[in-house]
Amino acid sequence: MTKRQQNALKTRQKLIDTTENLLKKDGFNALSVEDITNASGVAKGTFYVYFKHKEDIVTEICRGYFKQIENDLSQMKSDNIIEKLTIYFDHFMKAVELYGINICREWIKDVIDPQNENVDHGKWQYDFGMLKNILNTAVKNNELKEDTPVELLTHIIITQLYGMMTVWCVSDGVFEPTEWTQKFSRFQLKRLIGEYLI
Amino acid sequence: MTKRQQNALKTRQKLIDTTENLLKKDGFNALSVEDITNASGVAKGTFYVYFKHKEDIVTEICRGYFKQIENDLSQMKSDNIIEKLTIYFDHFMKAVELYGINICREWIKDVIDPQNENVDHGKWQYDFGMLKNILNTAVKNNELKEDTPVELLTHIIITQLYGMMTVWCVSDGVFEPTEWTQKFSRFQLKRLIGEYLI
Amino acid sequence: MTKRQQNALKTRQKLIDTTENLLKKDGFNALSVEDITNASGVAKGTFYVYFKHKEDIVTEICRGYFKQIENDLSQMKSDNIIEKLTIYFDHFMKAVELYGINICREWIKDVIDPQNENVDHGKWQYDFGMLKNILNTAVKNNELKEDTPVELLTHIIITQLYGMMTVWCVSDGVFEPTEWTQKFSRFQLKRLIGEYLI
Amino acid sequence: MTKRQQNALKTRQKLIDTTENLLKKDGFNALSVEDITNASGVAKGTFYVYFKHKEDIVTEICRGYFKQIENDLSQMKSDNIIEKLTIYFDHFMKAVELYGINICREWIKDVIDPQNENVDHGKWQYDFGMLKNILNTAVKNNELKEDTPVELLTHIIITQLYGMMTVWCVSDGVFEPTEWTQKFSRFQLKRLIGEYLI
DNA sequence: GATGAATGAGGATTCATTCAT
DNA sequence: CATGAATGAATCCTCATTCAT
Repeated sequence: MTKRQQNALKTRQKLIDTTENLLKKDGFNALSVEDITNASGVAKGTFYVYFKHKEDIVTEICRGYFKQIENDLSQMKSDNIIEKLTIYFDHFMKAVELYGINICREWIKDVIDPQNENVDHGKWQYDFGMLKNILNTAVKNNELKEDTPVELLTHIIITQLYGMMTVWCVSDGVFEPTEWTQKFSRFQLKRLIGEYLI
Repeated sequence: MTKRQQNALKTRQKLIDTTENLLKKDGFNALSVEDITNASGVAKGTFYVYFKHKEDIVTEICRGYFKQIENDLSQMKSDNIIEKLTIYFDHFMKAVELYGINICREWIKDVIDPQNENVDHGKWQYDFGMLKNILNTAVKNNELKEDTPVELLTHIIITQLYGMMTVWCVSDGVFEPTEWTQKFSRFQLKRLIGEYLI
Repeated sequence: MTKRQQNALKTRQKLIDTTENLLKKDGFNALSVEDITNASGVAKGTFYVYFKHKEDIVTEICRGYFKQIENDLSQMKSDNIIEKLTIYFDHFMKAVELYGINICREWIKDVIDPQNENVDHGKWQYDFGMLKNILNTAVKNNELKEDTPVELLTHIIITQLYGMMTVWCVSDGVFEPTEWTQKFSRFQLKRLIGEYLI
Repeated sequence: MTKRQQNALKTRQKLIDTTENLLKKDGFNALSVEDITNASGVAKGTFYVYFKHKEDIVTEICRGYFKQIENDLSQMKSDNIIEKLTIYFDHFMKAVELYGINICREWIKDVIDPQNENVDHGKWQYDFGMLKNILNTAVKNNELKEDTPVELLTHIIITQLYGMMTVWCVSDGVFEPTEWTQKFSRFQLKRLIGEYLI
């Protein structure tokens, strides 16, 4: 990689980091391309060297948003389905909390918006698929009975996760995602799938 | 009421109805005051006779959004807690579905936004309180045990409701709110609170 | 006068009084017809029963502004020119102060504006004429020499008066009109015309 | 300076010059940003590249308004106080006349308005201070007696200057600033301060 | 005389995006 | 790659004024 390419990458990253910070601070409402470039110390036009549209950078940030979880989960080696799901929940919400409530807000707004073509609408299908996979694997591994309503459980759990994010935002931070997630995992998860445990 | 006042009310309602339709069709993104007044067949300024700010009409629409449920629920006479909750869920999501996915989107965006002072931020507390009340009443009526973790259950159920809306929007309508809500009520509700039933 | 006519006059006066108060409080910038009618407890349209244009009421108020002085001065019976001028100054600025700085501001803005056809542009000529008259009378009465440069003195004195108002507004009230007017009268008036005194 | 920067400056200046002309012609009343940009041959948005608010350009024009006098005066080398004041008056009013009556009107409106935060409210204090300085220096230089009422004289003279502007505007141009200023200087200045001359 | 709903011209401002340098 | 001047569509909102009731 030439020096020039390295610098370009650095500029790009600077834009992303800056945007992330601005999002954390003020949310998306008061975020203009000029804000980003000013805070990044580059010219307005530079933004468009790296991102065709303003939304693209938010998308990119949101994409990175769950990369970590995916990595974590793919390396998750537990053979206990309850534990696995607990870890999943925990990582998911920790990531959400880490990014802060404003980015969470943006993520929700982005993700529920059908007109936003730049956004990763597969996200929910991805989440859905991943969870379903965990449950299906558990069925295969004889941790869960054959007649486990995987689809339904997946729905309920995903819904709970998305709901926690929404409620967090709605409550303006009062509701603590990780706290309640843990309570949910500890007290209710077993009840939801207990009947199907082998 | 004089004829003039009636006409004024009609104009106001025309604006609301038109806005609701436009929201259902295109969402909020492509919604300008001019769109509304044009479609309503009134002058631009007329809008501001009835609403101080553009957002106010959306707020008003969203407010009316759950009025019906609240009414329904307040008249709910069942003495079976499971049934009560089932009805609650059912009415809640039916209302959501009735208004359509785009208004649901707006409602979520509105309700998660802390800067939007026009919005009824008490909504979630109201929902929370109402549900808690249902559960507490059940405890008092000896339907649920004394040690029922009312707070936790309330959280989980509210989260499920808000999550269903979010997931509906995210899935761009694929996920059917009422369908899945009914499944949830039928198959999982008993599990969540079964242990505490007397 | 019928009862109806009396009420009409009362309404009219209420509008004028209200406007004067609003002007004193906030100046003209934030003054709308609606403000006036709201504060007057009448409907918006009622304003236009009495005033064809919004400016008309300000004009009317400004007109009344100096009526009092004119009356006072016309009854001024002193035969000492210095004293006469002192009284003139004093009354002029007392009236200005009475109405308050915001109305003074409006008056200036109105009076310097050539496009404002509703305004009494004769005001300055009237002031000019009245002062000139005082001086000419003094010449006739052998208080002042025949070769007194009446035109010039009139100019200087009128300019001083208008300047005091302007400086009052510019200084945002720091400069006290009456205080400095009195100083001017006491210490400088004699010097300005002293040479021409007989 | 690069070519681009030069062009930018040219654009900025074009906006200022155009605005000045429009002000001279029609005053501020009929002045919209669109007027300015149309007459300047640039896009509407371009205005906001250089001025954050519409008023800013008027302010800037008004600021430049007296720069020249200040320069002139600061280089004034006379040691005769009467002459110095005469020059001061002369330059002041020549500048006023040069800019034209409409800009003078704008300047007055701006300068008497307390809510206009964009405006140089120090202007009058600056004028006041500068004149006081001239008089104080004269005292120090033994041109004026020690007991000269500097404050009072300053007030009267400043008031005369501001009054001349106001009267010019009020008279709609009939009153010629420089003509009368010169008369004032020639015939009355000596009388005002004559007593204190050494 | 009084009302107040309706009007609609008018104006300021924002900002994503382009492109010549 | 980087710049930043220029663009101009888009949009909210104000408010004096009219007029049917």
